Amino acid sequence: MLRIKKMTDYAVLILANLALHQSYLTAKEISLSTHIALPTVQKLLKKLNRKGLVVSKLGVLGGYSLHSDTKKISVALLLNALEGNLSITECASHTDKCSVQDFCQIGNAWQLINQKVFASLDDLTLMDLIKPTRIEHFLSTNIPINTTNH
Amino acid sequence: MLRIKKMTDYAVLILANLALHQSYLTAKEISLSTHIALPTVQKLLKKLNRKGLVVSKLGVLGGYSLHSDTKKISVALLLNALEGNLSITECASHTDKCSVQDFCQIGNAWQLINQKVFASLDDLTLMDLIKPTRIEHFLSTNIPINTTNH
DNA sequence: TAAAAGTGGACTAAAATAGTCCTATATTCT
DNA sequence: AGAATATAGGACTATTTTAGTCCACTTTTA
Repeated sequence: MLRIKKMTDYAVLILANLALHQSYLTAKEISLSTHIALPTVQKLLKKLNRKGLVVSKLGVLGGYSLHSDTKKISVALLLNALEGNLSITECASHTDKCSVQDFCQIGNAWQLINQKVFASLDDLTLMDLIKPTRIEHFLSTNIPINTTNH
Repeated sequence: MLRIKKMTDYAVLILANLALHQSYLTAKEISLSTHIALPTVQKLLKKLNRKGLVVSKLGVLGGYSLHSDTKKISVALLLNALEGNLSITECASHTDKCSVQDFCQIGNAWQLINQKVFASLDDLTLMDLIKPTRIEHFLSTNIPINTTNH
């Protein structure tokens, strides 16, 4: 379906939540404000921490906050970190190997499509996601907001 | 994973096979030349027929051939026909309803990303997929090959 | 009327995804 | 010291989606 995982969607909501606060937030607080079940929030925050997208503080008064670089990360890299291997087909991936590859009449077409999709996702940052009106303007005018990712 | 279904990948291979022949091909013939298992080929051809992408002829000497319009269809519409609802998240879809939508801080961001991805897939036709070198040229120069889809 | 094709749809198996839970460790406060 | 409150790691199960097969039926041709 060309659809990202529900968990990735949730993770972005969690990141958005953190981005809108300076202080550390606990998993419980994030669960309450996002309405995502607590165990799921906990699981995702652990993953986000391992990926270096958030920083954590243990113990009482602990919690999570956004890593300073995370606001500037491109959506392409973000999705790649959360979902791994962002390729539209097996054969467009460098790691996988397609079973009918040797008889394929499509050749590298998927890989090229993949590049197009990736490029369009590489134009946006996490913060762009949180400010939808700016993206809207971007899309209607085709003038990139951020030039830092190229 | 932002990945299309294996079945969709197969379906495109089948369409490519048909596109490279004028005459009717049977499911068995297509199975042999694509190395996709016969029952799977049969299933996919039935679907392609229902979607109007191929035409079928019953009985002995029957088979399938490409519908005349299919070569010109955009990859976006093709994927949409094969996978249904081509939206990157639930909330970017018109038909689905997200469970945390009312508390969402991302707003229409996914929908706008969806438009970008869709637009990039709408620039290519089925025939472009079968001629990868032309797409390669397209991508490196950013000059669209086909202007008929806009 | 037999053979070879497609048609429709049920059915099962496999894989991916979602979601929960348990145990351990770190930090703070009293 | 010890209770309370966090995160950390990871096992585990359930659910959903996807892949793949099969069977009974219809159409067409020789």
